[in-house]
Amino acid sequence: MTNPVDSRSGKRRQASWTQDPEGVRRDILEVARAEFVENGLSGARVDDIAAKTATSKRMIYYYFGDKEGLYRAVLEGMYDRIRSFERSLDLDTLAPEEAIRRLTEATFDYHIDNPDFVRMVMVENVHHARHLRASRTIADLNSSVVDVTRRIYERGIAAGLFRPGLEPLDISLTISALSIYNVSHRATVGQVFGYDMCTPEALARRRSMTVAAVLGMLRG
Amino acid sequence: MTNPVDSRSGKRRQASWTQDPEGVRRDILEVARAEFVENGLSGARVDDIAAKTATSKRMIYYYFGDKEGLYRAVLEGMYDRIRSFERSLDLDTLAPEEAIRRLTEATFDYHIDNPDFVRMVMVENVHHARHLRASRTIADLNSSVVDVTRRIYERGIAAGLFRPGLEPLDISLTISALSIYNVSHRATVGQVFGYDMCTPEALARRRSMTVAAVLGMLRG
DNA sequence: TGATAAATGTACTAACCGGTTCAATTGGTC
DNA sequence: GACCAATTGAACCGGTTAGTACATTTATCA
Repeated sequence: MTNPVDSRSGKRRQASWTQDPEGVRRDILEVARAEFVENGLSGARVDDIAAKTATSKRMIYYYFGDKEGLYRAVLEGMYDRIRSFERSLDLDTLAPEEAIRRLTEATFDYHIDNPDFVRMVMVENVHHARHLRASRTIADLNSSVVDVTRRIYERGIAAGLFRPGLEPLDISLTISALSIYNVSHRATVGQVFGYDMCTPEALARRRSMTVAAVLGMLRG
Repeated sequence: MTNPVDSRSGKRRQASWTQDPEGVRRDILEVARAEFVENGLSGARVDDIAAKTATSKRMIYYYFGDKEGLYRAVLEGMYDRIRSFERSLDLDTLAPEEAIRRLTEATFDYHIDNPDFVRMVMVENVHHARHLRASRTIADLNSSVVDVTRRIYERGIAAGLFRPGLEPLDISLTISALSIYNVSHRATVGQVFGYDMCTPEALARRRSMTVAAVLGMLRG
């Protein structure tokens, strides 16, 4: 981390500093993530981000061009993370029903553990995914989860456990919907129903219900 | 609708106008809804809203106090609407499984038909439901759907069709999650998977899958 | 060691934007 | 028809905010 400002003696222009491009970049990205997640794109303030950084606003524009460039970088980082999570899934050796259960639970837990990602996706949806579209990371591996799901599903059909005729992508999206909701709508549900979906007890209940819903849908 | 501005002859101060408080209010609310839904709270511009109105910015502040007051009014209006939708449900005469099917389909369709509501709820969740909390309309009937769900569920248990032990609220939330997702995440899903969840065919598929998931969960 | 490129800090600005001031006009009421 | 409250218009303002100009320091490498 750079140490650019001599906290005492306002007179001294600045203490000497060591260059650390990667550190500065990371620092900015971490702060920016928190701010965008909390305030959205238009709600976040570049000056606030800069202030919470060990560096200055100048660096934000130096590395990321403009506010949207910074936002895009944060967004890409988050999608990179979930992609690597998806790649880490190894369910081909499990029985179909058990594999679906594990996939569902892992997805469910991932969203609970990464509320920042969920909120960022919400923000991006408000913007009609405009920045995702403008990002490089789209064409890349976009659907490893769908492949995982497809393989499990097909094994399940072959074993006579699942009914045929469903789209693997739709199955994935059902799991996603039920997992994301707990985080994305926690606030309004909490307010309207006086119910916190994210207490350990509520989560345990909702997790098993989610598995039941997905399996129930597959069994038809 | 007021007709405040004489489009020709910039010299003329203003043509005469007739008072229409309710009309002006409605006009502002409609424009504001579109703007907030499209740009979020911080993204929306009061000047833009005013420009698209038949009246002036002055009226916004006259009737709604400030930008957040206007936002709150829009939000409340939308919750009023969905509450009346919920009240219109009359499912107590149907067999439990058919009632759940109808409830699920009606909820599903409501969200498809009211994307503005879905987007507004998203925006409000980004703000941690702060404005919903600050609103009057909270303490009112907050859970008529949950009551509907509870009655169906209990009848289903009594008939030996549904497994016991579930929370009616959780059932409602499952239906809600699967219904909202199609609209709320349409953009990112479309971008990441190249899949539009809202084509008629996709919707038909997802609708029946949603019913299957909910019924599957209830049957256990 | 000296030249060049990369990285960083400071101070500034121009536009934007939520909100206000001041005054005028309307419509009901006695 | 005169008075008063409700309603509306036009111009304006001060703080905020994204973005920049310019100078300076650090690292690289021949």
